Amino acid sequence: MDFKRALEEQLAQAAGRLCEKQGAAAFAGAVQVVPPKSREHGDYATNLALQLSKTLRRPPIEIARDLVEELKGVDFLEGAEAVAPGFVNFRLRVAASGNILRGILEKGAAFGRSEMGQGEKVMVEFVSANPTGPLHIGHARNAVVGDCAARLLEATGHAVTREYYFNDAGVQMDTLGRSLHARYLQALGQDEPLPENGYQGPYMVDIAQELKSHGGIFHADAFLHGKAGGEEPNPYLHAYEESLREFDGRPIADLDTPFFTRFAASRILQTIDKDLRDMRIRFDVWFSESSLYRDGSVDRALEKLKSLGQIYEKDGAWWLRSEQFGDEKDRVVIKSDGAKTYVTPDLAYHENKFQRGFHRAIDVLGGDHHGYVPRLRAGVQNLGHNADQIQFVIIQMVTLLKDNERIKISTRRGDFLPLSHAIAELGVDAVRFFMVMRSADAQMNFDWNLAKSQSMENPVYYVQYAHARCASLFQKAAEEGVEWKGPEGADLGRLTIEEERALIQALGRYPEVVESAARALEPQHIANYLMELAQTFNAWFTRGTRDKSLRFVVPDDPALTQARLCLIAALKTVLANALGLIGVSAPDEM
RNA sequence: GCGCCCGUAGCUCAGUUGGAUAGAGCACAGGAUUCCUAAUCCUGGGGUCGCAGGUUCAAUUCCUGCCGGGCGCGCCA
Repeated sequence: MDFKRALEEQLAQAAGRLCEKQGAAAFAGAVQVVPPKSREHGDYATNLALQLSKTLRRPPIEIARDLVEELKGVDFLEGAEAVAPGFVNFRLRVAASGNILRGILEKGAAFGRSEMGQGEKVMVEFVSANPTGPLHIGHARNAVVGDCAARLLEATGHAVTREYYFNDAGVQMDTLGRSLHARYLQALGQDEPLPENGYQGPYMVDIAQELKSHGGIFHADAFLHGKAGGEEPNPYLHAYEESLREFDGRPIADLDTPFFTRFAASRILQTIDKDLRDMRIRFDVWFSESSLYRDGSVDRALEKLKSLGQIYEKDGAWWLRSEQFGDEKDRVVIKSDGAKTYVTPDLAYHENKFQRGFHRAIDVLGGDHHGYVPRLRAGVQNLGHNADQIQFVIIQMVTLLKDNERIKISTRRGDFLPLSHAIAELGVDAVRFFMVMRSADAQMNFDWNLAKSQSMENPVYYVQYAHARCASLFQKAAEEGVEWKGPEGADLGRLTIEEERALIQALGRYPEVVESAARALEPQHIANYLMELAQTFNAWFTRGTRDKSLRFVVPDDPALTQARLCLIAALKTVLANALGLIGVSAPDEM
């Protein structure tokens, strides 16, 4: 039973009666019932009297008292109290809070999941870093927040697809190919300089070494089978690599930049895929920009815009009518020299998303691309879709602090901290939790030394520790010969003390936390909730050190032990569910 | 010049759709372990929630203007 909703209904009816009695207009607003910040104010509270005071033209505290009178007969309430300036605080009957625990234990891993999304098809496109180098700590934030947003949507009844969009053509990739070419010649002992703005990272030297091992002739089979096995191949990347077969058996000396570009991109994409898998992130689709040109998507999108009258010719170029949808000005899509601008394939890509049946497209973008949002939002509308079918999650910059130095991340200079290094040194759980605990739209500092040297103080361990403690309580109970019998016969009415009630109330709140986090696409709420829950639990746990009657396993009171074990089981379930929602493991011992 | 994001304790940051006394960690001072895991807990100091107006019964939260920091502005990608 959802007591919050039930209370809202009761209050709405009570408000109706009060308004009628006074001949006032019916209350039009929504009744708000919230768990108060302070536990002293009970399990739930409402501000209804404050809202009603205007229509009823009476002091809010009087109305609050009337509301208390109106709700006298509600069976699941232990008490209701009117307090200044006009809040009404409610306490649930103990039996009612017992029902919350039963509900959690019944649902288990499904507790907190909902059908809010009603199966809406949503695409979350994130990371989408071009394959010019391995992922670094800055990308990790995008990767984790994007993945957690996807997890939140999945948990709330959306049909989610994770997609990685990469640009494998254009100037950047050309530079990459020429950089590899230079490194290859250097590997052969030639004095070849890197091209201007070339990619200087050490990973390019490694890729050149691998190419050198082919002995002057490109062997497609050696290339395709030469990677570390274990995981099943990523079908999208595999297809991308297969395209290198066209160069099979050719002398590498005869090959030009396109070959080197594709070779480098293949290897780098493999690295990226591996790092993401290590981060527990798996993409459903890897989408190459160049495929949009090959399969005619770009031309079709332009045709559609033309037939809708959304592009026009001026000064020899074609312009998108984006200003009417809130963009700063109209944008060029075909330059006067006939080339497309960078927005063009992106329009085609988003059209493609909707063609594939997605109802909503979520783009997780780095803060340095935020200026791009208005034109993309406009472009989607130019293509005939609604503005609310595209949403953006903007990930602000991560500044890396290492040895008290701010490191400006640059893939081109090879001046960055690889994600793989962070995973190895700090662990996936810590990196994920750290990246998801802050609001994505504020810049953050990533203090490497702190994260490493004081990793034990990282909040992720605090939360995991709480989960491990729950597990160990069951072990302890077993050692003392207590067998937990589950919630059926348990007398949950024994859970009467304030700490127990507080914990139950916090647990019952979880589904709403998930829904609001999913709605806002803000996974940091889950991390904050976890820390609060762990704190509430740890504080109580320690009190058992002093006062044995506050322990969970109370040998001379089997009924109380059974009831408290139900509470612990529910807590463990919620901790595990919430940790799972942000992709962090829930260990049984630490 | 224009646009977007941020500004909360010494530091790093939380703060659900506006609500009651603004929170946590680190740092600082002190205390708790015959322990159901001390990777823990308790106590204390520390705040004009950038500034000024406005809306509201009520503003850290919404609106406007200013100040400070970051990012972005192209027929570049």
